[in-house]
Amino acid sequence: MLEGKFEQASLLKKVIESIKDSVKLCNFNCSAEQGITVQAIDDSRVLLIALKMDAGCFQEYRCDRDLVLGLDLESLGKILRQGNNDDYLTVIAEDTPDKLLVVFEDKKKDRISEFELKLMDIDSDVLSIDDMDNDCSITLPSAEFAKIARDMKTLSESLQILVTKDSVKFAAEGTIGNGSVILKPHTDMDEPDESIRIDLNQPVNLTFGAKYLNDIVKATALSPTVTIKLTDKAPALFEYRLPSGYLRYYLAPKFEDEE
Amino acid sequence: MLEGKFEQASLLKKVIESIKDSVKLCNFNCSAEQGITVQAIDDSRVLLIALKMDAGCFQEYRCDRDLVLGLDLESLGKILRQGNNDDYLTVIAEDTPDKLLVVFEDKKKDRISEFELKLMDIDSDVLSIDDMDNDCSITLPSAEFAKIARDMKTLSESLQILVTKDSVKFAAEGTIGNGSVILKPHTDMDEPDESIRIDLNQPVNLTFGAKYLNDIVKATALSPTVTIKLTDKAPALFEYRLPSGYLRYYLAPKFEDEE
DNA sequence: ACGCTTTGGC
DNA sequence: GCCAAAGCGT
Repeated sequence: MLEGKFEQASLLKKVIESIKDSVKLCNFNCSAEQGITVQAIDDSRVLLIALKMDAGCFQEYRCDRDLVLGLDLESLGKILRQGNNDDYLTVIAEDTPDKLLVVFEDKKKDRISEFELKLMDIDSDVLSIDDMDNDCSITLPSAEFAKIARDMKTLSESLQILVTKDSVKFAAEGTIGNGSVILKPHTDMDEPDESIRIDLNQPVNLTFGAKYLNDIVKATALSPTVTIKLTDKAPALFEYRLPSGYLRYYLAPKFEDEE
Repeated sequence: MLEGKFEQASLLKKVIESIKDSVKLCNFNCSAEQGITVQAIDDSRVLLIALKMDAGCFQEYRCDRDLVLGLDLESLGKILRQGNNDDYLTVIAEDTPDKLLVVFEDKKKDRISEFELKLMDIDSDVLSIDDMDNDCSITLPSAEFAKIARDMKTLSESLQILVTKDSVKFAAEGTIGNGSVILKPHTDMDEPDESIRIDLNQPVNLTFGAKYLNDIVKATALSPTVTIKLTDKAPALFEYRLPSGYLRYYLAPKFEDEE
């Protein structure tokens, strides 16, 4: 059987909130060694989501044999919203499960809430993703990236990201006008998460669909920083680190003729 | 060229937020002596808005020759929302401009956001408004007036304002019931902005469209107090003072047969 | 376009 | 913890 206990219900809640607008149904793969992993492609088949929650995400984690749990994220989200953020949260499944058991326990009060979520059979191909070398890597406060993505979407459906050795520029061109935000790297000793870091092998100039970036930044609450890895003409990686694991988004850039 | 730098982006942001729901397009008149002035009539041609931002509103102000900037306030609002309230904000236009450049600079970080907003040709007549004598003038906390305007709108489409020497009464009559708020003048030494002051030459009894009053009180954030000048059978003036300048609304009263 | 809900700032 | 502003949904 699977039994995973989160110290804070909020962790799983935020994870599901981060991806449920992109993906309706997906398989959670559970194993003893890997913890829980998910790979899913959004309904328009443009955005690939890779989640990894290692055993370290859990206060207790046990998985007797590998399981695939087919979940409706909308339904799971409804259930997760019923717990309080700092409840204990335990997810339980039998070895040949037809349902997922979700249990909240209030840390102080004698309150236990239990939910059974029906599982589904979901087709999915698991792609192997090479951890290739990137032209550049940018780490910045996730909230700052989220604001840029949201703001620029008001101007255009496309967001261009240009990285040079000493700056990253986000630019949008739309009918009402053009806009750009330029960030320069800096190290904030007092608040390291506020730092902006650019590691560059080669300058890049890529354009992405603003809609997908807005889906991606829903993960902002999961981590104070986000790391963006870009390579010319290749899918970009946006990574939010979990206490132990990650939530990664892979997004293909737009090409010139479709911008 | 025009170059105006605000110490706080929030000032222009609040001004635009205050008027953009009433007026979609309007001309900003820029000159060396007058600073930036706007006169606009709301889309239903009932409410007249007069804005004056003197050079004193700016940290730096330069205007080589008179300019008229035709702006879409909705678009400008989108751009202004992208800055942080205490960013520096600089607006720049060439002498024969086809666009307005809007630049935010974070005071601490190395962040610069630039936007180009396309300008438009907008017809507009500038009316001359006599600064006539009024029957009475009332100054009260802007938040208090805003609450009255909002609350009374739930009762009726019309709000009656009755002023006598020692009180101002706001009254609404509607199908669910009638309501009134009576304020008496008082001077608050500790918090002068909380004072209520009535200067009266002659009692007045006027009725206004509640909808327009609700548009007017969107300017509440601009000033802790509002001054209302009323004259029988003449447009009322609602004035919010800026650091250096003002935002004024002129609203014609309803007449008996249309109430 | 308005109201409600969620998120961020004080 | 409370209040205000921004974003989302109807």
